[in-house]
Amino acid sequence: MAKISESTIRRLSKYYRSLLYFDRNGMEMVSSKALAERNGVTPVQVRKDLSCFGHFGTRGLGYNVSQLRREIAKILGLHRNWNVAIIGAGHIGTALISYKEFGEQGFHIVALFDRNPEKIGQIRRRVRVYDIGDLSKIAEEKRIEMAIIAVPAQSAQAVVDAVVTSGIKAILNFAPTNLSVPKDVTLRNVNMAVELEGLSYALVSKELTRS
Amino acid sequence: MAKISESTIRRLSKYYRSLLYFDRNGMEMVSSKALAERNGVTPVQVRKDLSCFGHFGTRGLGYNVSQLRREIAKILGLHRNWNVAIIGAGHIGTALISYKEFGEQGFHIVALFDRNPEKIGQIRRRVRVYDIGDLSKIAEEKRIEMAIIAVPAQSAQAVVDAVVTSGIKAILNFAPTNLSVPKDVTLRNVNMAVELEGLSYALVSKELTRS
DNA sequence: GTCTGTGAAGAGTTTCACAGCT
DNA sequence: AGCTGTGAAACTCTTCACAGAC
Repeated sequence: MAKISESTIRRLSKYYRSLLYFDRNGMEMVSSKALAERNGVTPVQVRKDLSCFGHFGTRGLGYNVSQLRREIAKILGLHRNWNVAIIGAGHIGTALISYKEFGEQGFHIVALFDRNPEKIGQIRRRVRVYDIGDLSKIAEEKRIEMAIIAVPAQSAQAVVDAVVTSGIKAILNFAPTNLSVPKDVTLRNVNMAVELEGLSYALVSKELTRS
Repeated sequence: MAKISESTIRRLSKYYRSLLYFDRNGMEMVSSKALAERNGVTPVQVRKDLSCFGHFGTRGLGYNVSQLRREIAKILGLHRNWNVAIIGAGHIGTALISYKEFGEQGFHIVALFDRNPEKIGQIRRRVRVYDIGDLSKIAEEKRIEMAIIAVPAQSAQAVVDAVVTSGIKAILNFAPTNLSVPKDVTLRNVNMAVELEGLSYALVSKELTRS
């Protein structure tokens, strides 16, 4: 099978969300055109993306909504549950516990970690805060397979090293800094400052072109 | 000037952050190689990115740290302050108020908006919650130029329409859904569920190739 | 020798055009 | 007719190779 690009996977996630919506609304079949419109891409993009993984449609008719939903779930690993740890019991880390979309897609936040002794042992929205030093032990006990890093930039690399040592192979980083991980570990970054700066660039560059 | 890609702008934001760090550590000159290593890209990528906007370096010596930092700040619009509104006073919206990186880069959260009457009038971390119905009025009064959408997916399009009506031209969307805006409005999306699903895909596809 | 800046080549991604099934 | 699936073309982005400045 050819190499799949990250953009394809990103789009599959979005198609998946659309299919959940179509399914809830009782739609039975859906065309690449309808999926495309709902996601701001072209129909051929949708078909190309899906064709990386098989032949899911019927010519002349389109795709069966609930069947395609299940296929994409299997591709993305959403047919099962995942135990996730959040490292950093600050504002962002705590807010993410109650992010509904996570739970609905089978991502269960089973532990929070922090190094602040005052926070350790507390319960935040039903989740216990553990000592970051106990990460390896708890990760094994609770079969944690993913970690979300929500600590300040300056401590992020140390934290990510501890996560890697604990055997976790998938990391979502919210700290605004570049992190290095061994290549058998998958790292994704969400950098909110970068996004806002992209907006300010758009605003100032529009001003320039207008004058 | 040639069209600048979004990836170039993203990387510029990251270089900017590295330059802040180098500057604080008293470094005077920096090479494209050093900037590249800190950001996980190649030196030639750094030079290409910078060359879109001018000749900032000196051959044989590299770039002057504080001068390049100022140049990038000007390009990205970080030489001035921006007033930002957060729409949705839920967990995520509230957590973002105290995200340090925003304030440090000149993004000031000046208002929260919600439609829940119980929340309206409250103060959350020094920021007042306003009625979403008063968006246009407050946006003008407080000269708000950017909005962060932190509401559930099903209300996001209605909210974004109100934001557009109020004259705001830059929107950062945290709701896990595709939004449409007129083309003079810049929209960026942060979809945390998509990122986590990318991780689960990586984990399941690794398992498959191993077996 | 060191390091920047850049046209040209290469790699990767998206779109086009159309064959093929219902 | 309507819609999927796909090789080929077009386009975009990254890397190479090297000229030019210190």
